[in-house]
Amino acid sequence: MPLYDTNSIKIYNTLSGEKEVFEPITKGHIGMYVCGPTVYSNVHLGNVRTFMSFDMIFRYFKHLGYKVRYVRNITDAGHLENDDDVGEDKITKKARLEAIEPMEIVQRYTVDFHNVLRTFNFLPPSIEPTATGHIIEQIELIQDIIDNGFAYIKNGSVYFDVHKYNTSNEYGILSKRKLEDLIHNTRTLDGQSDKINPQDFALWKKAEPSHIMRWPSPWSDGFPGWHLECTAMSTKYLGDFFDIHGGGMDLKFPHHECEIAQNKAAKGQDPVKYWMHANMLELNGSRMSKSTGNYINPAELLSGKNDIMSKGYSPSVIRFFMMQASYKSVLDLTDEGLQAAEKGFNRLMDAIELLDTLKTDNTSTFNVIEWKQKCYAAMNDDFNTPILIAHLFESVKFINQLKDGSATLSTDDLKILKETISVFVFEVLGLVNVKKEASGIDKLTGAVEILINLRKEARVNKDFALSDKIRDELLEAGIQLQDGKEGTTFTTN
RNA sequence: GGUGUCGUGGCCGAGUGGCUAGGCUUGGGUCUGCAAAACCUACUACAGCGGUUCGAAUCCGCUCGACACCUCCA
Repeated sequence: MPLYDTNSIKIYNTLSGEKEVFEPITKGHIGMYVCGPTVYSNVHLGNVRTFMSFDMIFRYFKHLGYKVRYVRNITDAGHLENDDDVGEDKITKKARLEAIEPMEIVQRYTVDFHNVLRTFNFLPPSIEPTATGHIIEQIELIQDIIDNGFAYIKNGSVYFDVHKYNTSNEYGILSKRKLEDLIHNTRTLDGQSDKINPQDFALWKKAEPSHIMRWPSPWSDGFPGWHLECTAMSTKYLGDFFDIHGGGMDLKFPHHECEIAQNKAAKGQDPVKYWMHANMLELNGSRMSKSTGNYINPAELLSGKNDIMSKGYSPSVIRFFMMQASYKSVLDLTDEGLQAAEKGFNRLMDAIELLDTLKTDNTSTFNVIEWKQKCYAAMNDDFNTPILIAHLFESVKFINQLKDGSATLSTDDLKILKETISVFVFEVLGLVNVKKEASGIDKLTGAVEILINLRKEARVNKDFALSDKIRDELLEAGIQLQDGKEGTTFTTN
């Protein structure tokens, strides 16, 4: 019996504004689409957080035994920079500045993106389609929308008729906006626009002569509008109605709103059962912005080569830090917060390493079964990783009590404890025990044990000057000795 | 201006009608040659003002504040 039969997940659905019991459209299968990055610059750290949230969700679904098709696109066609006629494809603009081919930019930053995600121990999605690889699908989609009367052609460009759509549908259903409010608050654009109404959005844009990225279409040589690719790729790989669509909170409007409109206009139905939105990452209390300097990229955060943090942090510490907050909450990245996370993470890893050294007993003073169920309950409640981590620390305390001899555990329970910790810490949260990963750990252990024995001799001889020297200098080298009842052990930092 | 989310102890961050979140920091204790680590223990909060209720951090209203979106953005 798969685990998903006994674990009912609740998901906060942005569409309803409530937590709903998750029921996949097809039993045992999940289709999940997440809006991926635009590869015209190095991946943004906030982007990493969003994808990390969905990586964790993907991991948990898989653990429960679901067959998940996880689609995360690469936006390599660029979006319109402005929604007016002087709009320029982002990728083209950058390419011109650096005087290289657009696809060279795309390649460079796609590689960077993959490298960063690999560093943070992401699982690859099932399909990672590119916008430029789906121009034909996008053109077909536009034709469907035109045929159904929800789009108009003007000077070689095609626009979605939001006002007409709104007469038979509800534009704003996801972001809880009303078209009337949008009309009153839409900024008047400079210059002449082909749009009938400012709320309309482009499905196809005719390319200016200088525009490098262009494709032929029935309407003009041009390029697709910026909401279209996700509709084309999500429905191509997941069907016209699929389980989960995710992305950052800032994509809720207009991007996801437009996706719903496009799908209904083209196929006559809502595309998505559960909309999920990950919240933003801030830096020292305010949004990250390159222009104000309140900005740090993943490489800088990892290396410590920056003016904001006191040091670099390992990928797992950063991951642990992010998992300590709910994906739905704004998270503030601070040096202090990362340091606290690092200490907590190390404590967790130290306890996990103790698991292999524990002695078992006939009875248990810790209800492992109940604890395990609480871990699942936390995840089943809209992927509540902070609560899961709180439960994990409950086990940390217990493991340390076992080491001290103030608690007991049966052999069967130890097995469950080990398995459960492994599942949640490594499989679901995707953390990595960097200490174990470090090469040469066995040789190090041998060397440190020699020093531990030397120190033991010194202590027996009451040569505390020597014993303290060994201890203190090892600590400086990043190796901490721990004297326990059963002898001395060590941890590395 | 509009829409939305939110304001929790020294810091971070869950919870959401009565019952300990958790991490980090700090005080006391146990252990130790002294430490460290670990364990035990202490500090006990929900922006402000009203209202609903036997009871509210949790529901409702107002005020103040923060953030996001409305314009490329995860």
